[in-house]
Amino acid sequence: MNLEERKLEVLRAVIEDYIATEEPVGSKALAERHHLGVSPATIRNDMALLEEEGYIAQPHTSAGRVPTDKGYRLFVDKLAEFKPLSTAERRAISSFLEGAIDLDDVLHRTVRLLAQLTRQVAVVQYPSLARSAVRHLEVVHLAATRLMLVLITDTGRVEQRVVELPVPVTESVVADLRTTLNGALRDRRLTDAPEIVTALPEATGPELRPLLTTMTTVLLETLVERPDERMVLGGTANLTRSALDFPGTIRPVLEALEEQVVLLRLIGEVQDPSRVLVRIGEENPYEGLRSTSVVTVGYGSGERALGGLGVLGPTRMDYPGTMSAVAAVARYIGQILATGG
Amino acid sequence: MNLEERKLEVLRAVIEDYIATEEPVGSKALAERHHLGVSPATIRNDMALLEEEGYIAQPHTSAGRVPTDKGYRLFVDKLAEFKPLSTAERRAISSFLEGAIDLDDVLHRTVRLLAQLTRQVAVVQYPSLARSAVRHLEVVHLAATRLMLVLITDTGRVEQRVVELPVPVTESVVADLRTTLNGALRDRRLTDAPEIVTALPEATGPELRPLLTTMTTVLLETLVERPDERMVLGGTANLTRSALDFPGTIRPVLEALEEQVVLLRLIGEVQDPSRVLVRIGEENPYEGLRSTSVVTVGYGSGERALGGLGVLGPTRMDYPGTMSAVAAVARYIGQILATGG
DNA sequence: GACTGGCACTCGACCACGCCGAGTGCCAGA
DNA sequence: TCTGGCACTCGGCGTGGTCGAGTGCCAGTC
Repeated sequence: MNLEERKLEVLRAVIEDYIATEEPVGSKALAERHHLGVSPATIRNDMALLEEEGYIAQPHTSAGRVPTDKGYRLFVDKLAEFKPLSTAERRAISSFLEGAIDLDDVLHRTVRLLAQLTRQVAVVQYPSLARSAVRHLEVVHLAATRLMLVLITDTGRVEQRVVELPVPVTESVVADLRTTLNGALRDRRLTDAPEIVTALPEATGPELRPLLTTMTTVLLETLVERPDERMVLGGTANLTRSALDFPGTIRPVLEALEEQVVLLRLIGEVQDPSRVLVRIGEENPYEGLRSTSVVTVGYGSGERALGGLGVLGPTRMDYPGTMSAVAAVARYIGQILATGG
Repeated sequence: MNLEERKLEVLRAVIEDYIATEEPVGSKALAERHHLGVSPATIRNDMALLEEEGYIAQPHTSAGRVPTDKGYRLFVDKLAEFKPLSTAERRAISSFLEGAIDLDDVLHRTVRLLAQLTRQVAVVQYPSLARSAVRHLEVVHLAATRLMLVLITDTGRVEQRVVELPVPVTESVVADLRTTLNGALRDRRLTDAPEIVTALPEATGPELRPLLTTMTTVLLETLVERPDERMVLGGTANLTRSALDFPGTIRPVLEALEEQVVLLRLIGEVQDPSRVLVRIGEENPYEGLRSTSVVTVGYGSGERALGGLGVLGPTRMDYPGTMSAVAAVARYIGQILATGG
């Protein structure tokens, strides 16, 4: 084992011990606990080098070393092997998720499951409306000038919007509207709605035209104004597991968790079901999360990502375990959404 | 002012100072800050009596006094006058709540508003399904043997359930079902549904009967299985405002907040729009909330409570202010739900 | 040239000590 | 019944000293 290799081994050892003990780790402890085949003095030299390069740091002179964000980054990129889940964990996942009765239920179970598996805070985004297809569009005639548009997607999501009309409409017009909308949009993406509607044959009754346009506008507003705004959060209590994490307090973290927009941006930025994304400490764009790491992945059927999910915890977290748990859960719910619903 | 009266005044002063300073309060400070008209020595005697009776306590010898749960209780019952809201607060409430586009929006704004006004954790329950009336029932024909039942209540709540049927049905049967259900149940309470449906004239097609029963069963299941289970939570970060509160950690509190069932029981137990309910520390039925106080009230139009809302914070909280904020917000959203929707 | 053992040094954690002062309880006197 | 005075208690805080884990460096060895 040459110098470069051993340095990486030392870094791995430092990170593993630090995660396990929550305390700065010294050269002697490393030599004892890991069979690196060299003496503490040698390890000290390696650690000095690692420190120079910025992978580890000393909280104060004469203390052990602690990994830096840069160190974790290297660890995650180069060193972390995918840790296969135990069969117990696999069983937990499937038994936890089966028996869900609807989308809400699936997502709530998922978030609880993720929080439990990783012992971190878990976040699950609702399947994106924009990327879903329309399964059904219902128009409900609430009052003479008031309709409710109920949208059901192929992922089981149900959204409704109330629409106020300038002029009263009759039940038969509403029925027409319903048939036309459904016929045109069923199984199509919501984002394509405007095109599809404008392309409808002129045959469509002139009375219906403005109504159709209004409806389409409302649908799109729903997409644009609140872009994929829904999510479920769970496991907040896990933030308090170790008092040592979160240097100041957990206050800024709790505040960030209240800002759903922030979380959604974190989850939504890159969504690739085949790659787990890890943001470590300072890498986080959001101020309040500088002392946390965020592990996210997209879920969906096939390559199409329907939404994202992830967990959030102290930078000192079990990256391999967390990453594989997140990936596994995403895989499962991708399957569930594809088949059931 | 006789002894008994002054003792109460002293208790009030202790509580007010303790809430303001977060520190045990001594006799001298009391004499200075409040014009009780007697010397510290006299106050000391009164405090000794109050301590004997269990209204205040000393964290340790030679420290000031701190109110006990029993002391807060007396304060809330006897001493706390309703504190009228400032005009700024009133303005905040109305400007915060106007412009809400649907029920979800109203409730989310409400919870943020409450959290901000009281600087505590806020909880708002969705209007009870059981106590709402049906505005519309939509039956969506998803597939041959699969229907979706969409329920819209007069409070703007929309709930849906998927129903699997043993045998396929045609579109025209679904239309019949829709008309019949709507005709029978519109403007009626959901809890009355079974009676109403069984009382339908025999004229109803024999084909429809079993379907109607299935639907009613599903509706009731929704009520029974998840009794008023929905709520919105906000302001969790306020838990960390003062490190002194929450003797151990905030861990058990966060855990309790994750248990929606617990919160819903707290909010749901007594719901009277005209009476603010205060549970102080040990009075709380739930273990994890023994170091918190919960202030709840029902909201609704007129005397009928549609749901509840409230806040949760350290026992050391500004009871008069919190109580009036909670009451005011409940009044506002009662109005909004009655008129708009 | 790379590794090792030894050694002096640093610095936080921990503890004992003592002072300070806020707050108390009690008592005699108004 | 209230008040002023007084002795007493006890936690908070700053000081100083010890301990030990951990380091960096250096000379020696393979």
